[in-house]
Amino acid sequence: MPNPDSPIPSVWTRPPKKAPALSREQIVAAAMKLLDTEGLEALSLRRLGVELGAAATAFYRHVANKDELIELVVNEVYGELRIDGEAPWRESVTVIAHSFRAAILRHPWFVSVIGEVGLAYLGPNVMGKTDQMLAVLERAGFALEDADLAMTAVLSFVVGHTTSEAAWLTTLARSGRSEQEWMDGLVPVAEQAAQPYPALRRLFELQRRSGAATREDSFAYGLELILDSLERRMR
Amino acid sequence: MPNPDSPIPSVWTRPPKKAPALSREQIVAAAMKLLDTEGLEALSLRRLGVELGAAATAFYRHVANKDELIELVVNEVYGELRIDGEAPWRESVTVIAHSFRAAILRHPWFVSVIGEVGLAYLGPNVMGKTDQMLAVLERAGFALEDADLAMTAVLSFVVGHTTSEAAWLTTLARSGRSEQEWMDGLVPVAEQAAQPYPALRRLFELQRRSGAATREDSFAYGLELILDSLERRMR
DNA sequence: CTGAATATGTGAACACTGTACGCAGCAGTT
DNA sequence: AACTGCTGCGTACAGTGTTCACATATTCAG
Repeated sequence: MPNPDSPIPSVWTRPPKKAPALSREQIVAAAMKLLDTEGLEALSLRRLGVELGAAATAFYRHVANKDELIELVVNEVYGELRIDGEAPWRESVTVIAHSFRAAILRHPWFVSVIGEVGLAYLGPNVMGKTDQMLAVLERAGFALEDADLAMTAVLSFVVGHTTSEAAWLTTLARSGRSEQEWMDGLVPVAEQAAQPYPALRRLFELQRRSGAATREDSFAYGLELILDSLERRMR
Repeated sequence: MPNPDSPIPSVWTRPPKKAPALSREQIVAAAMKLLDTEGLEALSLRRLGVELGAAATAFYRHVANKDELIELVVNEVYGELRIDGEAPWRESVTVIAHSFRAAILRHPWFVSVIGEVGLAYLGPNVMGKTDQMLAVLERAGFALEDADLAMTAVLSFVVGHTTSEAAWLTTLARSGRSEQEWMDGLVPVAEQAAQPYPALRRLFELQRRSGAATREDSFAYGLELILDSLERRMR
């Protein structure tokens, strides 16, 4: 907001407006930060405008619509996956899986958005990581179709498991209660229900005291179920 | 919009208002129908009001807010799961998994919502089915914690795999293109990309011609990977 | 150097959304 | 008959994504 009465407008060395002041990368970076710090429902174009000192409508010069913006941020998450193409295949896949899980937990909004975006949008990072993972499996001796099946199985499990984890963590955070408090409140829920849930009730009780298997253990367990079978089928 | 100048307000035989005219079950049923036929973004309280001949604000007498309404509909989906507690455990689990998949595909909006609801809301159907599934595994000889781990692994895979499927199907439907057209368009995408995706490119080509493994095959394959390992660990 | 063309940001406006609130009428009880 | 609680409605508010005409700034052609 330059004051039009200012006496020095033509003397002023022009501010560096060579760069268009708003770039696609800037926008997705700001969106990512906003999503990570305040969650999905905090991401509105007007809010993003405040964050970047621009009007809400300015983004339409750089991005088709909000959906495309989200696709771009999702693609950015895929960029965080680490793939070690040199290690033996089982180790490679394990690293990918854990790194995917970590990335999702770092960006919990991801799971609220994956159902809409899916794998239909093929951003460069999505395609790149997929390609590398296929390559790892092929080098291990899988035929291309089998590599596809194996990869799909692993990634499906990773996304499914981590979806539960992330959803649980966000609702836990929203509730304000501690994890122990929540578990304690769970047992009465299963008791007072109209129908009895005997097995579930015992599970709640078990988890409440003997400190439940951690979520990471559960993740590692399921992953090994899949990898064990894959390894056996290869030999 | 009753006209206040109308000469017959007190003569009017009162409409049958004995039954509260709006019940929780009615509301979730209408919401479910709307979701299934027109998708998630069509579900607004005002639209639901039109569907039920009521004002948008009427629902707040029966449901806390829109989020709770969605939780209720999600719980309804769980109600569609079929569990055969008598069959041998492997068959039982297979049936549950396929029935879960079918339910999600019948209600594709489910995957857009599961990331927010997660398993934090424990509706009666959610708890009921979980309990029955645990019981199946315990009866097969799993210790309770192991049954939990096994169930989590299976359900994670089911949700993850079906999430991809449903997301893919909805974007395909939205695009208007046929599946074959889409696959044909995929190969050039992998070719013209800045970086090359050799494995992915070959996979696209392979799927385009030799008619790709169906999604159900891929689902069954991954499921069997998990079940094979579970079976082996049991003996 | 001038003038036209193109790219970028803005403010107002539109059609929606979820939801809070107060009012009206009916149900059943006292 | 009066009171109390339940249910639905109309209004209103703050906020959303998006469109469009307009202003400016930059780039390029002659």
